[in-house]
Amino acid sequence: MSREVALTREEREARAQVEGLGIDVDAFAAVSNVFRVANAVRNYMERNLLAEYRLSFSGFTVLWVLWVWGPKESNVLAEESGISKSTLTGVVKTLEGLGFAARRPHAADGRRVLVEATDKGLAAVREIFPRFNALEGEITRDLTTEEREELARALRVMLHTVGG
Amino acid sequence: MSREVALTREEREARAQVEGLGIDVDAFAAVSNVFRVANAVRNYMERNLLAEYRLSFSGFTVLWVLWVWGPKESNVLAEESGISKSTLTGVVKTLEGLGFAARRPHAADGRRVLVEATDKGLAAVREIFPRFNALEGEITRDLTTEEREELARALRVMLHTVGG
DNA sequence: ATCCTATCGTCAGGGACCGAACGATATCAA
DNA sequence: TTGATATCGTTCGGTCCCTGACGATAGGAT
Repeated sequence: MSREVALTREEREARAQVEGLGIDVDAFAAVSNVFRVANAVRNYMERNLLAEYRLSFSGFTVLWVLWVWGPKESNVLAEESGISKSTLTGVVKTLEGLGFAARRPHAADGRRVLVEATDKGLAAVREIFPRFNALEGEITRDLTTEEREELARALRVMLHTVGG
Repeated sequence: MSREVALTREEREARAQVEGLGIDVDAFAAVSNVFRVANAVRNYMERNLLAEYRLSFSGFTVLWVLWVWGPKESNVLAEESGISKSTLTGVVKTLEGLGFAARRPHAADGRRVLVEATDKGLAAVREIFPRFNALEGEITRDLTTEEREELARALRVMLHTVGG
């Protein structure tokens, strides 16, 4: 059923080297390819799209979350963006410098801070996201719709297992 | 054929928000789940295994490459490890501080530098890698062997497309 | 009213990460 | 031999990223 796809040189050589060590080759291939793809795609997006807006991948992610869900407490925003609270502090600072986001004190709780996208930030995401998605389409163009769904499903299972 | 797997809350809500924007939902789901899994697994590995050796994910990757292929020029080592030359300089410096790697000048070319793992570094990888692989098995335990192969294959296709 | 404890966002310190610029070395042409 | 050009690893400036510690605020119990 599954079409032939050549292993990358790295993968081929790596397998040869760790053979006979009682290694779970399937798990190894699956997981390490997740990292390879994530790395490659992240760099690709940053270089070919995000750099134009002086946005890092994380910066865009945070802005995207703000666009989709509206203003959020730092706490939640960090969780939703997949980074730590302290990292978010820095990222939001950068976003503020670019005029893409702003901080607002919580009305009732003096400890909390609300982060929101500015109009300029919203405009940027509206411009970037369709292009971002188009690149996602490009990147997966050699997979059928069913294969993409299967891929997403398998990743979802892993996410569930590892507790993401 | 494919078992039901619930979408994560994030994924469900995100879909609802970007509906009707002409978005390629399958590509979106596939790519963003790659990032989610990579992030979650990277953190998991660093916290539950690598921290014990004071190794970052990149530090371990570099050491692993050195273990599998032997001494390498900085140039090639960076490429093979998926990081830039300048990042490698820093990572190797850290590895040297831990006593896991060493620099050696190239015999014929004064510009080049060879990086190699020390005995201590080699011993560490031999200890870590089987545990690392065991965690990879854990993480993919709810996928069948065929599903793991399909996952690796799909990712390989993407890697080929994006030119990794 | 005053502790005790929980939770908030930030800062400090250290490492990872990149692109651009740099000094050193190599190579090839004239 | 000298000069132009290419390539090597490092440095620099800026951002990301984490853990751990911190001051501030909140809220419950006494």
